[in-house]
Amino acid sequence: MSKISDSEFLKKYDSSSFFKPSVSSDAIVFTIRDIKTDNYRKLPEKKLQVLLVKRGENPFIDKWSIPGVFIQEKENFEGSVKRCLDEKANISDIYLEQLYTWGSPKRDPRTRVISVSHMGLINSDNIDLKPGKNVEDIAWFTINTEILKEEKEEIEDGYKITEEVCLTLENEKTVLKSVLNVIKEYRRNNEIIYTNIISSDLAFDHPKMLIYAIERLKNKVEYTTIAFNLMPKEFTLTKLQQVYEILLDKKLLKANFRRKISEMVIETEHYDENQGHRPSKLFRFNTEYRQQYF
Amino acid sequence: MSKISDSEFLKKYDSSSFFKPSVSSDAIVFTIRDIKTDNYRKLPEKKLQVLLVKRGENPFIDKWSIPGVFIQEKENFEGSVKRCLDEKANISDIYLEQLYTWGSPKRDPRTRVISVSHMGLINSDNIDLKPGKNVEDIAWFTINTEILKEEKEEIEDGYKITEEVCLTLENEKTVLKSVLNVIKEYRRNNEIIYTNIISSDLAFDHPKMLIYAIERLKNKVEYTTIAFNLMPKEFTLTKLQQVYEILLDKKLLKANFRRKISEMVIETEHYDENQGHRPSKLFRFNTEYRQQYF
DNA sequence: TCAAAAGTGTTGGACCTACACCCATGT
DNA sequence: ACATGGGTGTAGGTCCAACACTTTTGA
Repeated sequence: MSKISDSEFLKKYDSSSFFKPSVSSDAIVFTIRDIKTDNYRKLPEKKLQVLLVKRGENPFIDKWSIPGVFIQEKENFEGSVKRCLDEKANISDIYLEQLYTWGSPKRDPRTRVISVSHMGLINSDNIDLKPGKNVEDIAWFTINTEILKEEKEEIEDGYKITEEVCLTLENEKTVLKSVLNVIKEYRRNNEIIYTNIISSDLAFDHPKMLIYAIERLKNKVEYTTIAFNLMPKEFTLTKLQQVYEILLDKKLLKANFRRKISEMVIETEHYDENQGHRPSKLFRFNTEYRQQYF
Repeated sequence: MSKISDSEFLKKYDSSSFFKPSVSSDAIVFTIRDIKTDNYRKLPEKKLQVLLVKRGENPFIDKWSIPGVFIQEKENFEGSVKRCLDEKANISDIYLEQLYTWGSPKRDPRTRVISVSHMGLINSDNIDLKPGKNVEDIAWFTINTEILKEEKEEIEDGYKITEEVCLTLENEKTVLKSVLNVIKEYRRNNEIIYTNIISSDLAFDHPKMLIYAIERLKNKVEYTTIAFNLMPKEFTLTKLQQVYEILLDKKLLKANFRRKISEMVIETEHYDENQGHRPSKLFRFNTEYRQQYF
């Protein structure tokens, strides 16, 4: 076989004879929002929420789902997620990072679709949701996960944990439940997770994607500063602490928390007043802050 | 517009009218190998290495590259990377994780190709490399990165670091050099990295993918146990320390290192003898070990 | 007046860093 | 004999968890 140059090769190259899947770009957008206030003195309770859209087209018409779009010919992923959020939810300028690419052959009933999922974080205080293209409705849903069953088993080179997880997404109008089987295998401490959907009120394999994204978010809070993307420009330290407490899923001690994040924030001259108690200083993120590893 | 059922919709659905890219699955396989031994008493010097294949087909024929394959119709990503390593390098049973999906429109001269890159880690002591399908040659290359220039600049909400990085991949026969421009933007401490290839001896945008993978590997060593995937079943603590030193890029103190990893390993009854000094105990990974966060 | 949150100080213990020292081996 | 790595002990400092306490506000 004689070698040919690339330009010669490319002239004759016909990609249509090879298999090509459709590729979509999905945005899993989280926020932390007030749920209720009992008492004029008390701080409102906050919860982790996710943005869902009600599909206005087949398949899964009328089902709630993570917003996503098919990638276009001349668009990179950053462009496509931004377009997705702009078209479907009228949201722009938010923190976005690529999460994971889902490629199991039968995840979409239409045809082979590979989905590149992204995580978005936003402070939703001043966000007005507007349903966009092919979207019947759009809303924030409070996230609750509950482990129904848990089982540990020894395997070669490690152990295996099988969990039955119930993911509940709800707001004032709607409750969506999904039950998943999550199998976490640890061989030499390498985590491999297999997820099966037992039942789901969501479209496609979106419960899997959601569970994965929630896990990643909670994990990254521990060693990065992503949580600040959920805050407004200026915030009180107690509100920041509430956000950390929700994501880390545990109570923190005020004095210790403040020492820990002290380098990451800068005091402003503003105060949050008229709250039925002593006004609290507002802080902003210290843009000079640099992550310290080891 | 009247609603129709999914089964009705799917009967008529024709995916061919939508844009579809090609999708490939790439494997960036790292190992740590002995480079040289000066002295019968001294431990051999070790280096981080990566597996490259010399392309046997257009485009970039005769260029070294990261092994990759196009995804097939009924194959998920795990399957495709494994097939890639099996077909191209005759390697199986290694640690693999999905890294990042590359989708910029012009990254492949043939057609729009989206690449899902994976990181593989292996102990190469008993690995025989054999060039496979469409591969002219296969080899391990020592990785060296050098920062030629570095510049810090203040920007809105943070700062920006511009680096000129030289990535050198070499073995006894070949030296491959790539120069990249790496722009790291930190807004609210969110890292966004833009990379441009200035010059490259590798195929496609593979220097970018490599730089990204190296960064991720070095980062994950700090808070996970992935480094153990680079070790054989049984190893001495000094060899483990060497691996950590290479990945963390700094010298560690023996006594402290041993205390730190003491929970992760279990003593065996075997010894590494005939080394010109006191024999060292061999250890293996403690499969009962559980990562402790915070 | 007082409930609620804002905000700060202290103390004991765990862990980390740096260094020092002895041990065992093969040539 | 001795160079080389194997292997362990300790002192000082830093950091963190837990708790206690004072301050300030608005209804």
